[in-house]
Parts: sequence; structure tokens; C-alpha cells
Amino acid sequence: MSSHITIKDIAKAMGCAPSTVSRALNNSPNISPAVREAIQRYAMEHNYRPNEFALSLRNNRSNTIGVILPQIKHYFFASVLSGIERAASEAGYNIIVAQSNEEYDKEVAIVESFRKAKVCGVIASLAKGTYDYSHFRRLVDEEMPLVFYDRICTELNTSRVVVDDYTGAFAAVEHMIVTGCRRIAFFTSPLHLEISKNRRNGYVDALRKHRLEVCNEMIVECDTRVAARELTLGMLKLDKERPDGFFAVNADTAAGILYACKDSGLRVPEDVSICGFSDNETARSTEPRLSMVDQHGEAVGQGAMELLLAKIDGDEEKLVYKNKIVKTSLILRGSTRDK
Amino acid sequence: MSSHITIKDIAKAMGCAPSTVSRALNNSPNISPAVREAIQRYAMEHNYRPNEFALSLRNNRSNTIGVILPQIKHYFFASVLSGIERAASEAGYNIIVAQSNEEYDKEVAIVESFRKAKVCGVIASLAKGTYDYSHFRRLVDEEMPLVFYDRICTELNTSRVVVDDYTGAFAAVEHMIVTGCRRIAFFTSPLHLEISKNRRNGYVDALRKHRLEVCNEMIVECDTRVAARELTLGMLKLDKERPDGFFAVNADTAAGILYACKDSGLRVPEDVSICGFSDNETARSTEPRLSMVDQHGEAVGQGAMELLLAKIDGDEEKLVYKNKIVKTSLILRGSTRDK
DNA sequence: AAAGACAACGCAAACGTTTGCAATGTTAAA
DNA sequence: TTTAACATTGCAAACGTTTGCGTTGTCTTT
Repeated sequence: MSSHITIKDIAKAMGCAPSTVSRALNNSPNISPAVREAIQRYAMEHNYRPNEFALSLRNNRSNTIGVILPQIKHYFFASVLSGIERAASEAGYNIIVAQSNEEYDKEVAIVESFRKAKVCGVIASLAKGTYDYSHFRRLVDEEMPLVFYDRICTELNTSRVVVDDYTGAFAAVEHMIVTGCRRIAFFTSPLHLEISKNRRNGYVDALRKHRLEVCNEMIVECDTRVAARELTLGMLKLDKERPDGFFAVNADTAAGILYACKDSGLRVPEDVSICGFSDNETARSTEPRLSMVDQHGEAVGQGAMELLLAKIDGDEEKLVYKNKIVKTSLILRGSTRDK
Repeated sequence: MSSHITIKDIAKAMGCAPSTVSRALNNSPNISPAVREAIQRYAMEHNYRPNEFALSLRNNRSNTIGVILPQIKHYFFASVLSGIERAASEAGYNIIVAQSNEEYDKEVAIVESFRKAKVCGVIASLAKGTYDYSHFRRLVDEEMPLVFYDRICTELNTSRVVVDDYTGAFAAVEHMIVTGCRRIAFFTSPLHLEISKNRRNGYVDALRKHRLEVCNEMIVECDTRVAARELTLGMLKLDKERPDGFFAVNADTAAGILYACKDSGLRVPEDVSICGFSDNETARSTEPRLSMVDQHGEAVGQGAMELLLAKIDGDEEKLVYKNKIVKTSLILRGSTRDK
């Protein structure tokens, strides 16, 4: 009883051929209005739903988009996924989701499973350990629409969505300068990463614009809370030369800095300003709460989906790759001073 | 060239019928070993992959499991999704993911889309606004394997995975008692929710076990940081009667309590102990960091997947519904005292 | 009135599998 | 040597669609 009605059933009931039913349901002009309406009404009444497998088999493509995330639990990626899901849902696509757990092998396996599932597009962010891109290259060779976000692959000609790291960092650092900071330290993740470079450039250019010295000792590779705490305590002992502002690559690091400052008896933001990249729950949970650069993960996800749809739908545009840069915004909270 | 090879292609190449190829690849005993091996070798060499659509069409079921989340961005749900993804991947299933955004209408639409996609099972957690369960009831009526997690539906006969709220709360409160607390307040989400009731019971029973008074003024409905802060400030003014311990329904609330205590000049944990339910980033970001009950979201996800697979695979077991209760664990950090 | 045009519909193949059954060929038993 | 049994393979239908092409039938045109 629950078994779904098919086009053949309708054809039998209406005394016509399946092809007629198909055309009627697809509003083909070759079907007389009377018949068409009768068929459509019957289909409606009997809650006809086309069988997706049959459609997929015939069109050789599913109605599905594959999404690869390095880690689902990570707030930024969860946000991106949320944005993708929303956009996909609006466009009538399903998404199948898989996480690489930052493992290259898993990433390769995922790509393979997506090919098997014949998804009609892939949205991906690279695992940290991925240096070989041949699995993605195969997708590109097969003309599978592919969009990278955040951790993009610069070797491949695909659309990309990235966060405006440079401008975000620039704005944050400039805000600290304008509100009185003169010696701003920068805690960064490894500088071979694209995002680190861009954020560093933003930091440096903001200093230069305001004619502040760019001092190499102020730029340190440090992106965990524990390390940040230690490092900060050391830097604050510099007494006269101590930083009066910190710009951190992520919220955890910023939190470590914050607590080190408080331990050192410094007031935040009166004595020291702190600002970080990548807003998340952590930044909203300290006291004072941390001023942060918001990456707008959901916008990234939505942008990726839009680019992907453009490639899926577009015909001649299929070969044109576009980049989208999602603007960040500076969320001012208690760890920086007001103007 | 990239177009995949089919069974027919192999048949043509080997000079036999497609059915023979099919049987050979499926290791049917009716095929002579020589032919079978030749075919398998050919298939292997030509990287044959069965067409999933054709399989799905024939079997009338996809190789996919639908997952419904209230909010992907929420840490607990992201953790659950991560667990589901891992388990599904190991079992060879794809997952399609959709979020209800706590909206009833969206949830209904998702269920419908899952039916269209003919997923072979559904894992779901209810949206807050869902009081009518007919969309899920339809799934059950159609014998679609269905498992609820966390926000379960008690009206329907399905497998369920829940967190052991009672024991988790009991353990947390008992720990505070054992380490010296005598007046413990409980900040809870609305008590009509199942989880609230269970946690309250754990709280009450722990007090009773240790012959402490259960005082109604100590149980307050409050589950946001801002409200918690206000409320705590008020309670701490009770001077002699002030609480010396707080148990909060979530991390945000616990953070609000923490900062109110510090504002009041009380030391945590020396003067006041604080413990919360649902560990997440927030709890790891305060100073001191918050002792929390960890819900083991990934275990919840994995458990849900296991129950679902049991229903999908099991034959006579298909109608047996099982419950799984995931044990919590108490993570002791700086907001409670040691024994 | 005959022929052409056109509207409306049906036939059948195709997408890639699986599987019940029939059709071979081979071997063993009588 | 005949027959039965069995191993091996092929045929064809089925899953639910879509679509090119052929077939009707009606209407307009000359």
C-alpha cells in the first residue's frame, strides 16, 4: 500500500501509454490540454513521485552534491557546512557529507566514493596532510564541477572561495593601532600556509601604513593556547619593550594570551589589547570576551554552493573558474579599546 | 575515455553474456572458475565499478542513510554527526545530511526528501518546535529503519540513543558534595524537556543520598549566560544562605555563573564550585576552565549508527527496537575542588 | 475530393544491473 | 549405448524513466 505509484500505473489507469504520462507530467506541448490535466490531476491525487533512481540512471547523474570537510566538529567547518546545506536545500540538491579527519588516505577514499555515487559536484577543503592532488585532478579531468573553500588547491583550475585574510588582519591590527597600540605582537600558525601568509601581510601593511616599526621578534609561530600562554608571559617581562597589543591567528591562542596578561597583572584592554582571527564560542566565553575577526563560515559555504551551481548549470561557463573572496568583519568586544 | 566500463562492455570483450559477467563478478558458484577469474581480471584491469544507480533502481534502495540535525553548528550535534559519519563510512554507507534549524516545517520537508531519495535508514534528533510526529510515523509505517538520538520521540516505537543525563548529573553533583559543597544550586532548561527532568532527578538524588536538603529556591529555570549572570549575582547576595556550588545545564550558563562569582569577589573553586553539563569549547575557554559532564557526542552518533545498521541488516530483528544509553563522564577541571 | 500539414499519441529502445528459466554441453550411471 | 544428472552459460524480463520516431486521425488547403 505504501509502495509508490509509477508512471506505468498511471498509464494503465488512464488507458494510455507511459510515454504520454511522462510527457504530460513534464508539460510537453505535444499533449492535449485535456489529457494533460487529467493525468496531472490523477498523479497529484495519487501522490506520484518520480523515482529518483530511474532518473539518475537515465541521466547518469544524481541529484546530489558531495561535501568534504577536514573536521566536522570544528566550528568554522560546521558553519560552512551549515551554509552549504542551506543553499543546497534551496536549490533542490541533497548533500552527502564526509570528513577526511585531516588524513590524506581518507580524502582519497572519499573522492572515490563520490565518483561512484556520481555526485554532480564536489565542494572540498583540503586535509592538512594533502600534498598530492591527483585524486582531485581526476575529478577535474572528468569535468566534474569542483569548488574548493578555505584550504584551496592552487595547483588546480577550479573555482574557489576563500576568506579575505589579508583585509581581515589589516582591519584588526589597524583598529588596535588607532586605539593606541604601538607595539603589536603577531602569533601565527606556520607561515608556509596560505592563510598565515595573507594574515601576516595584513598585519605588516597595517603597521606600515601607520608608520610603525615591523619587528621580527614580534612575529612568532604559535597557534595553541598553552604555547601562547608561556610565550606571552615571556614577552611581557620585556618590561619597557613589552607588547601593548596582540593579534592571534585563532581564538584559542588569543585566549592563552588573555590569561597570561591577566596573570601578569595587566588589565585588558586598558593596558593590553588583544584581537584574534576566527570567531567562535571560545572567543565569546572569556572575560573580557575577545574581539575577533569573523570569517563568516556560512557565507563561505553559501558562496561555494553558488559557484558550484554556476558550473553545474552553466554550459559555456563550465570552463570558467571563478574565485570568491568572502569579506570578514571585525567584531569588537571587550579585549580591545574603543575609539 | 573517462566514461566508465559496464557489464555489457565486459561481456562483449569476453564474448559472453552480461548475465555471465554479473554472476562471475558476484562469485556465483554457477560459473566455471576459469571464466570467472578471466572476467574478474578483466574487470579489475579495466577498473570496472558497478553503476550505483542501476543497483539502486533494481533493489529499490540506495546505499545512503539520511541524517537530521537540529543545528549543525552546535558542538554537540557536530560531534554526533562526526560519529555517524565515521561509523557509516566504515559500514560502506553514504550519509546525506540536513538540518532542520529547529523548524518543524523544514523537518517535514527533510523527511519527505529522504523518502524520495529512498535512503535505507534515517537518524534524527527532533527540532524544538516539533510536537506532531506524523511525518516520522509515516516512515515507521513504511518500515523505514529509524533511530532517534538525544531529542527522541517517545510516542513512536523506534530505537533510540540517549545520553545518561541522570547519572551524569548525579555524578557531578555528588562530586561537588564530596568536595565540600553543602548548598548547590541547579540552573536548568525548561523542566518539560526530558533531559531537564532527568538531570534534575540526578541532582536531587545526589543531594538526598548525602542527606542534604533539597531546596526549591535552589532550582531555577535558566539556561543562558546573560540570565545566569544576573541570577547568580542575586543569589550570592543571600550572604549566609548563599550557594557554595552551582550545577548548570550547559556550558554557557556555567560560564555566566563563573563570571558572576568572580565579580562578587568569590574565588572559584575555593569559595564556590561550578560544574556544568555538555562539555564544549566554551567550557575549555574560561579561567579557571569549567568542570563538565561530557556527553560523548561521537559515541552517541556511533551508537545510533549501530542500532540503525542492526535494523537494516537484521531480518526478524527488524521489529525489535532497542535503546542505547551512552554513559557520560565527568571531566574535572579548575572550577571544582579535588578530593 | 484529394493531398498535405499538423496535432496527438503509442512503440520501443535505452540507461546498467540482476535473476528465473531455458538451453546447451559434459559426465556419470545403468 | 542410452539416459539421467549436472555444470555452465545465454535469453529475456524487470526496475522506472525519457525520447526519437512512427502511426494514427483531424483539419485545412487547393
